[in-house]
Amino acid sequence: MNGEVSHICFCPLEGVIDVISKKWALLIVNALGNRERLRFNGLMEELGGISPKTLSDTLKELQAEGLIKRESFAEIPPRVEYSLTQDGVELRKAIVPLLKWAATREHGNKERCASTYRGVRAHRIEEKA
Amino acid sequence: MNGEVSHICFCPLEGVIDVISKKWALLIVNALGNRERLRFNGLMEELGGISPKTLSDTLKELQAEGLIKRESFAEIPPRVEYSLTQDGVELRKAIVPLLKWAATREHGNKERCASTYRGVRAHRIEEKA
DNA sequence: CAGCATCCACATAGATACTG
DNA sequence: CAGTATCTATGTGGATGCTG
Repeated sequence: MNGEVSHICFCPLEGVIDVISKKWALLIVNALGNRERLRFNGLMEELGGISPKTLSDTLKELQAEGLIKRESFAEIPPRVEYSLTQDGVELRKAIVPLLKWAATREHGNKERCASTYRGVRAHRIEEKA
Repeated sequence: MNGEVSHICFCPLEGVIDVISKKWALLIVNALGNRERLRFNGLMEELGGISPKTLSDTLKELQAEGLIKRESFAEIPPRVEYSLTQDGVELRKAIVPLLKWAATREHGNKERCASTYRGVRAHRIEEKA
């Protein structure tokens, strides 16, 4: 490993982009990472402003990607809980550097951030050292 | 740092998502990271399949974000060279974990990857150990 | 060579209303 | 409660042709 050059194919990024480019996907992954398990309306609150359709769509895709797990309980009223799969947990870890990078360069974003997203919990990542 | 929980605001992700969600942005950042400096048509080849409009648009945004640098030389024929800024270099580093994560879970992607993107250099990241 | 202008196609996301 | 059904608005990317 001395000065060697390793090649990592960017191809998987195709799939990654499909996931992360969805505006809410990373937020959902993070929210589930922070709270362990959440229900549909719980996610709605946590995310602040997502429409049920968008949430529903995104959840299905994340599920199809194997990043989150859906557990439905046959109760009345119905209960469905979402949580991260191991893969999802790994993804959440993998985006931390990206977050940190982003955090170091907040130019004008700061204002918009504070005004629009203050208090939206899904925007915080909780990292256990 | 023993079991402490640090909070990182996801807000900057807003800006990040705007950048990385663009299908080609990360590929461009990576291509420039691999090759140091590239010209417009050089990028076209390196990226394999991008349209000049899309490349032009994306370059402008990356430039506006301060991730790449544009140098134009008053020659005939005209020459313009693009390279990463320090911030761009940092971004490239920050996405490596994401790449590695993606690389460990290539399910069906593998086929499509090989058939569609084999030989597209921008899909490889070159990492100096 | 390095783009810009224009038009078009598709995907994503929101609002709203309704259902098992 | 946990979604689905529509409809719409916007944005992102591609094709093609033209210009400094």
